Amino acid sequence: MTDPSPSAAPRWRRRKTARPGEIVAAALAEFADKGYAAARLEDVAARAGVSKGALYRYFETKADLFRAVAEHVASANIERLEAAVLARGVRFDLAVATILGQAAEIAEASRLGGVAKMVIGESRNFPDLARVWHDAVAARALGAVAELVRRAQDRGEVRPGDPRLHALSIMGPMVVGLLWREVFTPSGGAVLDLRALAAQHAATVLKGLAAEPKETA
Amino acid sequence: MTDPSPSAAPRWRRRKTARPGEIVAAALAEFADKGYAAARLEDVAARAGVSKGALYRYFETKADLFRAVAEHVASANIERLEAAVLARGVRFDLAVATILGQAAEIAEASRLGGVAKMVIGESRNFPDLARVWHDAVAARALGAVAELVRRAQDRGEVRPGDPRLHALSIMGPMVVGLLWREVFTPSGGAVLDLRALAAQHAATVLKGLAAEPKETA
Amino acid sequence: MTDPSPSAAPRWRRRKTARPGEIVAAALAEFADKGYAAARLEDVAARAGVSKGALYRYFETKADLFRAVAEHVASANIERLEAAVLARGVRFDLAVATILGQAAEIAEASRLGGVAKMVIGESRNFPDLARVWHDAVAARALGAVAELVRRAQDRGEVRPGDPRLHALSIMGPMVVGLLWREVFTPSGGAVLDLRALAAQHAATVLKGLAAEPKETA
Amino acid sequence: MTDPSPSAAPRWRRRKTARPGEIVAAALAEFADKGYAAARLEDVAARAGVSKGALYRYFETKADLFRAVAEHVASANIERLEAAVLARGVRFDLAVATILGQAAEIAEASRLGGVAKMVIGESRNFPDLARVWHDAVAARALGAVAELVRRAQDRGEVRPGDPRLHALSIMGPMVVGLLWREVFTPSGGAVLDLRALAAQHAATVLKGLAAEPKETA
DNA sequence: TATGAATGAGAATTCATTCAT
DNA sequence: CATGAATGAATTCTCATTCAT
Repeated sequence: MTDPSPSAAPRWRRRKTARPGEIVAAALAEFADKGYAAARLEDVAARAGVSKGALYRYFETKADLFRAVAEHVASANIERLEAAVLARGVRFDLAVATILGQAAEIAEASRLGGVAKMVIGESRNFPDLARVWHDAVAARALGAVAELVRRAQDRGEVRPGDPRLHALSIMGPMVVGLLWREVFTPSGGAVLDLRALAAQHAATVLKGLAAEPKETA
Repeated sequence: MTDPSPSAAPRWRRRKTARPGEIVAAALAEFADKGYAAARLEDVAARAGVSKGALYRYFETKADLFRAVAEHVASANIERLEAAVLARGVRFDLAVATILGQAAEIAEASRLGGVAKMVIGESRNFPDLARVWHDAVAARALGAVAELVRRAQDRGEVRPGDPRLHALSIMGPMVVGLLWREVFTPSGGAVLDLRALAAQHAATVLKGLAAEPKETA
Repeated sequence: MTDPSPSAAPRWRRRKTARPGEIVAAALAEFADKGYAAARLEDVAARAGVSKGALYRYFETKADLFRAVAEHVASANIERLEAAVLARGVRFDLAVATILGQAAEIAEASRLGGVAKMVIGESRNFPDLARVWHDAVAARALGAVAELVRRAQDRGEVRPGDPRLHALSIMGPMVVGLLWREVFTPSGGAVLDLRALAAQHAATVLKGLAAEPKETA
Repeated sequence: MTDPSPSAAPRWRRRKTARPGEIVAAALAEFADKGYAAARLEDVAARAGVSKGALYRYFETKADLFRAVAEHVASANIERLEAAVLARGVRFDLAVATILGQAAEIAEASRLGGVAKMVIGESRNFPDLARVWHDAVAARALGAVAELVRRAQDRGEVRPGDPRLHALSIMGPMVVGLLWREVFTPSGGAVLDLRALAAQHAATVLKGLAAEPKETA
């Protein structure tokens, strides 16, 4: 009880600026791990190194914290993908190969998969969050790739067809790979080499989408 | 209150044998809707037209019921897909087109998407269940398609490459489409025409996988 | 743990009909004692001899239970007072003496004082409850006495003046006495003899309200 | 962040000496509004224009602040009433009329009603406070009026009877009116004209208490 | 055997109080 | 000395599970 040592660690430290980020990071880990409902705020707090009560200084409710996490991750990884996709003057085949490779990287480096998993699982309970992820992540990424396809079609490099569906042909396997790693591999399921998938699928889909060389001839 | 009349209508009349199936169906609907944690057994019971206590005659715990649901759906739809895939003598291009079309149908007719969503969301909390879905659904379906690819490769119809990854190129976009409809469309997200996706993607991926023309020459 | 004795008391007993009343009684005691906010539902449950959870089968929230208590007490004691007041043909002075005596009795026999105390304290937090008590208890009782006054005025037995205010002259001291006993006496304040107050005040107020015998003369 | 300028405006400028009073006033408003338990110290601080921590410089605990409020109001209004009551040589009927009129005024001008409400509601949880209000307000005011009655009885102007109970006959209706305005009127209950009540009740009770005419003869 | 009342462990949330800054 | 971030005990409410009827 009595601690005369002057160097004793203070019971807590005030870190108003740093805290929200630390809490979101801790919550991300917990939510991705256990899912929304099974995650205990007490564990989030412990992981963030704060008390339960401190959470409520920054986030009004558990649902709010969940939203903050999902939105944080949504915005964190989408922009560079979009930028890469829309850089003008890039050749279609190079762009696609780059995007798929980058997706593989992101999947391995970030918690995108974990959050995607949790957004999928809770989409009915958090329709607003599903909407945010639709607008800020899924539809946006898909739209960017579709735009890339459309331009290539204009240049006669890609076969006709709905650009959005073509974009799904391009991105779909990577998304499934991302989820596979998240869902099946941790419980002993098959391991998936996302970079190999990116490379092999890029070759396949680029060949599949290429305009007929001399169809008219 | 007491009704001594021997011809009084019985308080219940359901055939005992039908019960488990009705309960699983009701639970499927609840779980797919709310997720595992948010689903209330009381609501499952009400939806099944059964008392809360009766649930426990057929399933020991909520987790057991969840497992039963996931396993039921896992086995329900996989077999005909597998059969179609492995029927000998079928041409590769026809088989792929059929499989993708069938996947679109299944997605629209069954609750497969809802259950997939729920399995994805709870994979960390139910590793055994993730394993079952891996073995009975994901790896099995993927393996069947990969086997198809392998045979086509043997016949020189398909380019070299890891058959498993080729299978992901084939199936990936359909899976993503399935989840998209489940996750985003209900909350106002873009609508996806799975049949159109199946058709367009089949054309793309078949062209992309086809062996080089010269090879045959 | 193992209790082979067949006469062992069951862990609980199902008493659907009796329970709500028992719970309301227990809650009345707790609320009157501690006030709304300081009353713990756990204590209410313990006093009622049930578990915390059982409370929620009958009352959705703590506030609901509070309302049920207040309404129960409101309706329990008001009717016989009103009946006594409005019985036709009763002489004004007898009626007033009876009412005041009865008020003293009710105050001593019922928990009316405790509930009144709690309604007063929580009127801002439960405006609907204040309205119920206004309509069902205060305004109703006051109105009944005012009606009595009005009839007596019509017969020329009572001086002119707002019957409602006359009713306050009649009832006010008893209400204050009721609260006094509830608020001050338990913590060592002066003891108040409500029956003596009823008797002495009846004499005073009846004399005060009596019409001038021969003013015109 | 750091502002080295020596002429920078101080972050606070309130005179230290005014603080306790401002805090008590703010707390009075909050407690009277929400009741003891529902009042948040954070809101009290905000209303007083002070930080939460500053509260603790002046009051050790929430309960202490509550006591300070109740005692402050207790002493604020009682003295002039008492003075008016005990001024020698005043005629009984004039004194009573004055007191009742003054009570009506006080009720309208001060927060006495709000505090009374709050003392009533918390009397069980703060027995010491109930005692203070008993001693400093209720018993003292009642005693003063009783003393007035006693003197008038000595002069033969008032009928015999317990002076304390007579005092209740005099003051009771005003107290009830005070509470009525506090409890029922804000939530849509009937409006009460306290001045009219004071006037009409004064007439009634004075007539009721007057010694028998023959007695003087 | 079916029912649903009762249980009780568990989790979110609140807020008086403390104390680093 | 003032501030308000942080603490953590306390309380309401939920719901899977049990078991008297």
